[in-house]
Amino acid sequence: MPRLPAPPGHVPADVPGLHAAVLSWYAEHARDLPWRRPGTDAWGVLVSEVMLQQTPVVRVEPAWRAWTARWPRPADLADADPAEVLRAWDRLGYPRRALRLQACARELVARHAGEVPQTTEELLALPGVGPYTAAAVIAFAHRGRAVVLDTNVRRVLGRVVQGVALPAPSLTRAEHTLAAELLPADPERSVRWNVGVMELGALVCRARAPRCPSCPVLDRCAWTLAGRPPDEHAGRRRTQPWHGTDRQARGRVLAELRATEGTVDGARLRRAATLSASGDPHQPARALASLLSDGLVEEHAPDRFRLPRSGEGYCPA
DNA sequence: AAATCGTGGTC
DNA sequence: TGACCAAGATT
Repeated sequence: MPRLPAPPGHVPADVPGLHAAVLSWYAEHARDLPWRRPGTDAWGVLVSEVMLQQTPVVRVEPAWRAWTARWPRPADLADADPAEVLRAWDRLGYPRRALRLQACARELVARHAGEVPQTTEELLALPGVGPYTAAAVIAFAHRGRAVVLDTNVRRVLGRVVQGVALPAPSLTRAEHTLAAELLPADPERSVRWNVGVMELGALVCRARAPRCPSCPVLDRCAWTLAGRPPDEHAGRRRTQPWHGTDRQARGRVLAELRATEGTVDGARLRRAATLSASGDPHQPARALASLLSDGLVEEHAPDRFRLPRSGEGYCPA
């Protein structure tokens, strides 16, 4: 994620033809995503990257169009009503991202003259911006050289170079080193490499059902050459539970509030948060309380709740 | 550093 | 059907 100056004498890892194959495949097969279009500014790219954190492209696309049309610049979002921001976020999931994006917009206005900064340090200091998003903004918004390591890139490099079905549960130093070594020295080429590998992971080298016959690097894929061995970490990956969890309960509460103008009775929210799959009697109250402390819900009057209004802004504990 | 945080589609 | 997955960040 550092905006790596091309190291003097930088030599890409020795995977013959890999770059050329990916770049030419991308030139042919890239999706026409709205945030990739030439007119998109850095703010538009940043918005897309935050929306894309754990949310599939197909669901982000319409939300991004509406969002950027309504709040085209950071200053516009900074001035918006948080309740409207949460409604516009719709059901992208993880609604804290919406509040963080607004907090980010306010930071940009307050400390960056309303512009998206260009350094890793400044980007990482923004709410909701972590290592992936900072690198992605440098690469795709500023056309700079950065190590973009998302779940797609990790999977592609894991297979093609390391010969494993799926990467380890958490990012390793070795993966970062490998990605940095593979990054082309030329900035513009590095940008196309980054987006090309990501796109390859999304369209061909997919987690579930890889489309190997369509793969431009099939003949040099270490995983395929090894006979596509199964996932070493199979069974060790714990999938996140959903039914009966606080997250499901919180989701119910927010859905109720999103659909309602004005305030909602606490009893109604706790009823919405009552899950048949959960035997925990105080889960509804706990869900509501946690939403309050996250700033996603506001208590307007005793036991009367609503989506947050402009005023305090986003102030998590 | 493991847990937490939504939502919906797929096989 | 249910487990798995999706351009992660935060604490």
